[in-house]
Order: sequence, then C-alpha cells, then structure tokens
Amino acid sequence: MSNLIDSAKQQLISLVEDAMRSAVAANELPQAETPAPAAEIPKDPSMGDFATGYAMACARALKMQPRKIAEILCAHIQNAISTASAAVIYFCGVDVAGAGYLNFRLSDAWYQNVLRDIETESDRYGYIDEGNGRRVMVEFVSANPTGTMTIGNARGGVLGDTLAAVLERAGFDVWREFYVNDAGNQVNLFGKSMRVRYIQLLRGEDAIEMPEGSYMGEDIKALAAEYRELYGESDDALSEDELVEKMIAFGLDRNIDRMRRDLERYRIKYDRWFRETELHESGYVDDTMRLLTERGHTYEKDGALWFRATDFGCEKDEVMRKSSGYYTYYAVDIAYHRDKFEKRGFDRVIDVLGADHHGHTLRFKSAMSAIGIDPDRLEFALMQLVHLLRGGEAVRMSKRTGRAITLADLLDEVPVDAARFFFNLQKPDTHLEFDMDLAIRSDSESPVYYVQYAHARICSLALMLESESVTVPAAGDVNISALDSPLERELIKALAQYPEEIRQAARQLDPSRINRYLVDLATRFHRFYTANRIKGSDPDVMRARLKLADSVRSVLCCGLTLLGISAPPKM
RNA sequence: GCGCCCGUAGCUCAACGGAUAGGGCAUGUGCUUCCGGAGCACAGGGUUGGGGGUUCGAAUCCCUCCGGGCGUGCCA
Repeated sequence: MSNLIDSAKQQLISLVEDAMRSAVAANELPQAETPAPAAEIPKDPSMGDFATGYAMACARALKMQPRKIAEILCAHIQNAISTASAAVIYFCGVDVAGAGYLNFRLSDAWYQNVLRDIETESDRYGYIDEGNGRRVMVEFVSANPTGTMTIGNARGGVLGDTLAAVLERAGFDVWREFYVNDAGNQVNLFGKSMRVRYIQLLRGEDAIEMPEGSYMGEDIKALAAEYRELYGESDDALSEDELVEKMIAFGLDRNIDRMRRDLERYRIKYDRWFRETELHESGYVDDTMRLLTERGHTYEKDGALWFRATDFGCEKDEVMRKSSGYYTYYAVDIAYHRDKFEKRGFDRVIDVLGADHHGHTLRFKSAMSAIGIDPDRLEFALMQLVHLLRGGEAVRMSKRTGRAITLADLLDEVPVDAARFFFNLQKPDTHLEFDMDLAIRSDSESPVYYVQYAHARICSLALMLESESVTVPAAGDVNISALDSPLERELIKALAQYPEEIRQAARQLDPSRINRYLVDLATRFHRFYTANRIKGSDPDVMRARLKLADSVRSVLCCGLTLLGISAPPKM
C-alpha cells in the first residue's frame, strides 16, 4: 500500500508550508493569501529529484522577486531537514535554481525504502487504497451477438480488461460484465437472415431471395449449415415465425459461445454475461418506464412514448417505446443501468465504448438523473476506432459484408502477448493504426518483447549467480550508497513510480500508461545493465546491484501480470 | 448547420500549466576476449496546423480560422 513518490511529494509540500509559516513568523516574508504549493518531478534530474515553482507562484501575492522568496524559504527548509530524524526525512538537500525553483534531493532513506517496499509487498506491490473497496463495474466489449467480434473489439477488450485490472490494484472491488443484446430488431433480422440461408441450402439459391438489409456475411451461411446438420431438413415445414425463433436461439447460443471462447483465448474472463432478455422478462423495463413516467419525464406523441431528454440538456427528446409497442435500445439500456446501480448496488459504473457511441454519454447521464441516480456515478471510457491496414491498404470493417478481420483471425496470426500489448500502447482517445503485416512479423520488433527480454535477462542473471552461491540480499542488508550513479538512482526512482502510475491510470481511466511505464522501466534497466557489471564487482556493490536488478524483475512481473501478459524467465 | 474527439520530427506516439518539447520506428556512425547484442552509446532531424488572448510561464486553458475522424434514426 505504499506510494513513495506521493509520500515524498506530500513531505515536500509540508516542508514548504512550514517554511512559509516560519518565514512569516520571523517577518522575513509578508502575510498574504498564497496559492497551495505543488510538487513536480523535473525532466532533467540534474535539477533535483523533486521541485516546486511555489516561490514563482507566490511572487504576485507577496510583491517580491521569486528568487528572493525562494532563498528565504530555502533557508528554513534546510534548517528543517538538518534537524529532522534521518529515518523519516526523504530529502537530504534543497537549493534554489533558475528564476526561483526550489530543487530537492532525495535521501538514502528514501531509496532504501523503495527497495524495501518492493521486497515486502512482492507481487502486491503497486496496490494502493484509492478505491477503499468501493464497488465498480466495468462493462466492455458487449459486442452484438448477431455477428463476430472485430479488431475494434480487440482494442475494447484489452482496454476494459486492463482498466479493470488497474482499478483492482487501486483498491476498488471490480466486476467485469458483458452485456448481451439478445433481443430487438437486429436479433430478429439475424434470425430471418439465417432462415433464408437455411431454406436456400435446402431448395437452392434461387428458391428465396435475401430481403433488403439482411445480414449477408458468410458467418450466417455457416450457422445455417450447422443448423441443418443438427436439426436436419424437416424444419422447412415450420412456420416462418417458429423457424425464425428457433434459429435465433440456436444462432445466439453458437455466437455467444464462440465469443466467450475467443475472449478467453484473449485472456479475458467476465464475472457475468448479462442477457438483455432478462430485463424484458422480469418486467424491469416496464417498471423503469413507469418510474420515468411517474417522475414526469415522459409524454406520448404519435403513438410513441417519449423521454423529455431536453429537460436535461440533450438536443432533443428520445423515443422510449415505439408506436409498434417495442422498446428502443435506449429504453432497455436505461433499465439495464438502473439495474446496475439500484438492484446490484455498484457505486460506480464504467462503460467502455467506441468513440462512435460518444453521443450516448449525455443521453445516458440524463436518463440517470431522470430516474434519481447521480449521473456522476456513470462514467465512460471512450476509445477511438482502429484503422486496420493490410498490405498498406485500409480494410473496411462491416458485419454485413463479412469482410472484416475478426478477433479470432487476429489471434490466429498474432501472439496474445503482442496483441494485448499493442492494442493498449496508446491513449484510448487516439486513433490506432493496426498494421496486420507488421503485427504478424512483430516477433522481435514489438515493444512487448523488449519488456519481456529485460525480465528474462534478470532471471537468467539471478540463476547464474545463484549457481555461484550468490543470492539476492534482503533490502535491509543492501548498502544503498553503493548504488550512487545517476543511472542507478534513476532506476530506483522509476521503480517507485509504479504505484503512482496505477493511481494515475485509475484516475484517468487510461491503463495504457502502464504499458508505456514498463517500456520506460525496461529502457532504464537495459541502460543500467549495460553500464554496470554485477558479477565480479566488489561484493558490496555486486549485492546491491543484484538487489536492484531483482527489484526491477519483480516490478516488471507485476506490470506484465496486470496487463495479462506473460513474464517468461527465458525467451 | 450543431455537438464530441484529434492535429507535436519522414512515420507512429509521449509530455501534473513549468526549466533546453521527448521515446520508438526509419536514416547515419560506433560498442561483444566479460552477467542474454531480442541490448547499449552517439548523431541528424521541430515556427507543437495558422492567428489572436489569459499569466511570472502555454503543446496544454479561452476565442477564431484551417484540416481529419465520429455523432446528430420510432437502428443498436
């Protein structure tokens, strides 16, 4: 449960605040309303491990030169540092730089604590208690069961799954859910399309035409063929409605089963596959519409039931129940989200959606307000769509044409480790270009191998030293001053950054931070490892460096595990 | 038309409002009697789409224009 980056920042802020009070008390600085100090990490470590531009921020309020303010504060902080107990103070020095920056140097105690935390927390390192056990549901993929999953679902799957993993480590009680749209127009069309293909199989292509708007994909033909194999040819005698209904049940079961298998292959497992039909059958949609009406948020027009969405800032009102008597997807989704919050008691709900659904966000929040649920409890992780390239050309994705590259195709060609890493390398709100050809030959090029290689390298080093009776020492036995080069200090700081990355990833709903962090950590390790011999060094130095390397191994393993990627000891 | 997202090196992406805007790929030059060369070091590459504004300080916030993506259904 440690976060030494954050602890150091807090301590820095306290030191600055105390110094401010002391300086005012000593009449060195005037009493004034000043902004709260903020700690930052300079890009260039030669400017300190931590810094604050507080003196600059105060210049206007104090009507003094920032540099002068900084010098006064600096003297008080130096005094505080020198009189504090070495065991609890994270800084060993502070100085004034530039226009008025206060630059802080970390103490040996801080560095030693980093290694100690990684050792004691082991595979739980990076777990923080930001969530305090609050229950959060992450709903993701939720692909339409009338078709196959696409490359876009490959990105959404990794985003949702790793976001859930990040939230777990941030201290939330996390639930993964897949919403199955197994009712409505699309499903009906799906059944009708299958029926026509089935009849064509029995009586020939010319016997019956695919109606306008049908699902034209090969997958529908394949399902019809499977159906024929299972049930024979006698179902030709059923009425159209009977046959369609039977085919829907059959087709959905097949497709959902396939999705489940493909996702498991992709290392994604859900706590629940929630069926839309359940909301209809239990009467919960009716009940939710009744609630909406009771609260005065609906009206009838042209034979349809409308939701007064404009009362909540939407552009226009929305149909809840069509004049045909059927509910719209939107009405059902309102009931579904009410179920998440009211029936099942989740504190937060995060929906992972493709950016083409961004128009939903305000509508959903409005509906939550309308039924008395705080809309801030519902959040959206929007993900830009994937542009798939093959042979240098864009591949269009369409369920209807069946020309799309599916998730299953992807997994046939690209190793799961690489796919999971690649799709989560960029922030969700950037368009992602996925070059199939590049991914396939990515064995040695993908950044995932770079990270795994660092891990494997350390494992084999430890193994080799062990054969010479050199084992990894305990953190308390490490002479931290033996790790005094900039590369080593930077590497330890990078290790300390991991819990902070989890926190930021959880706050920003951006798990791709972890991927970039791991690449950065691996880079720092490779640099350190190239520059510093371990085997054959002075025993004190060797043991300290070995401990450092082993700490890197441990954190790389934590991060890769979080991402659902293997951390092999050999490659 | 209106709304949301994006525009950073040849390509692809980073950068709590902070100091000289960084990494990867690609290009060029080097590094192995020694712990894994799937690695490392160095180099070239930029008016952060244009123009205003806010302030000690802007890739970041505000306005405006340009360019791209996506929405804007009694589809889901």
